[in-house]
Amino acid sequence: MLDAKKRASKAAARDPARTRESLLQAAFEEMHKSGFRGSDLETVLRKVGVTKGAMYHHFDNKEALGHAVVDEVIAPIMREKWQAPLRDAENPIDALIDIVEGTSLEPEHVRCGCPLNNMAQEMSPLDEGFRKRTAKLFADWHVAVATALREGKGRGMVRKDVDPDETATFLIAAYEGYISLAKCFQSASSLKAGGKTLARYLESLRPQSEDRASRGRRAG
Amino acid sequence: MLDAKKRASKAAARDPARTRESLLQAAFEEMHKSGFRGSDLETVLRKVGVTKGAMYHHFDNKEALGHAVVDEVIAPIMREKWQAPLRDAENPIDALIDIVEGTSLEPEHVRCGCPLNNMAQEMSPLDEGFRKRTAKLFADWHVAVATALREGKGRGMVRKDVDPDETATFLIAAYEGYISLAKCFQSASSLKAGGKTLARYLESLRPQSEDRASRGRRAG
DNA sequence: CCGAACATACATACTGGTCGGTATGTTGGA
DNA sequence: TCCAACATACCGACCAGTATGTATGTTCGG
Repeated sequence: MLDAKKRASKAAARDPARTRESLLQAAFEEMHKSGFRGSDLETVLRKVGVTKGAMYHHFDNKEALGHAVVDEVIAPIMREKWQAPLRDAENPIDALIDIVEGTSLEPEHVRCGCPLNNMAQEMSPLDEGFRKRTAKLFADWHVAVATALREGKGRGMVRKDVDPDETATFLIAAYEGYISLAKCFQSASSLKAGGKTLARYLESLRPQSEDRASRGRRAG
Repeated sequence: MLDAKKRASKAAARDPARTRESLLQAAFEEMHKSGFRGSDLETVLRKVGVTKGAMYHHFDNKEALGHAVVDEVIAPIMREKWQAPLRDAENPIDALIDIVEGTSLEPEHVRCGCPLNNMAQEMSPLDEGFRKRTAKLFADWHVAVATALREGKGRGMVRKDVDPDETATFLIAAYEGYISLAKCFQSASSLKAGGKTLARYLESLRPQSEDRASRGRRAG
């Protein structure tokens, strides 16, 4: 009875959790396209179909909404794309190649770039709240990659001379750099080429890769 | 007589070229710190010591000022830091290492990041004028690095199996990525570490690097 | 050589749109 | 019946852009 009433009455009768989630998602998309300062709250509200009363009920102000977007939208995206596959994978190099080459090449995504890096670059110098949050996400990302490489070394799937921390930072930096360049050039093909370059770099981290390729074998 | 009069009369009596240059420089600094949209024109004017009449005499609007900043301030910075040393150098790897490790570690610079990348990331999705200009600067940068590597190969200073275009893009992407991370972390030391990683990568592009390091020498 | 006429190079004061934020009213549900 | 969960209407600051005034060089006829 109650369920039926809820379903039948209107589209969504008083579902605050859902309202909040819709606001976050719409705000994320707006901020991803136009940046934090460039995003218009009324555009967000129109997309969701609520008014300012709703949004200022759930969030103190625009800044708080932005912080929540980082914490509750961008962070899960990163965890889903990087942390989860790396945790489940036995071979980190295979997983990393899959992730890197699995990066979306859709024009919209290429045009907009990486939401985490966008937010970090725009807001880090201006708002300490944004800076700390985005820095935390970068740090978590780094830990995930470095840990996977370290454990992969233990399983003999990564060269012994690889420094997990340094390599993780290198990978993240290059990956973000490629996305940034592709965003500016509006070029999916250049992003794809960058992914392939990174994949080759990752291949070079496997044990005995160069021996197998050119000459015999030798222990180092 | 004329010169003396000009010098003696006031601080700066009607020097439009100088006024324009001052506006560009101040606008660059503002935009470097606060981004294009975050920068306040009146702050720029206060810094220069002129009023809106002056600025709207030299520039049609804020957008035109921004475009001029890219063309006449950022472009020369890039040329001075990358193109010029690479053109003069005999060994591109030496030059590239010098450039990368010569990147400023001053807190202000670390905080603000790369002016070219900042502008590109903020404005590329929003303004085609900015996008084309910044893309051109990235392209010129790429050409400079790739050309230097190609010619270095001809002189036997770069490994034969190095792809100049791919390597140039890789270097630029990783370099910008490190600067972006350092900006978010507000960490000069991490930027320095990134520079060292890149320097080691560049060392690996020299012919017979691994032979020289571990054992004797051998032609290959 | 001179000064009227004109263009350049600014200064001052104001406008207007945008947009974040608020004050207040209304409705639904436990 | 009380409070959360919204809607509506409005405010006000910020800031790019404009309208207009003014002073400084420059040109050119006499």
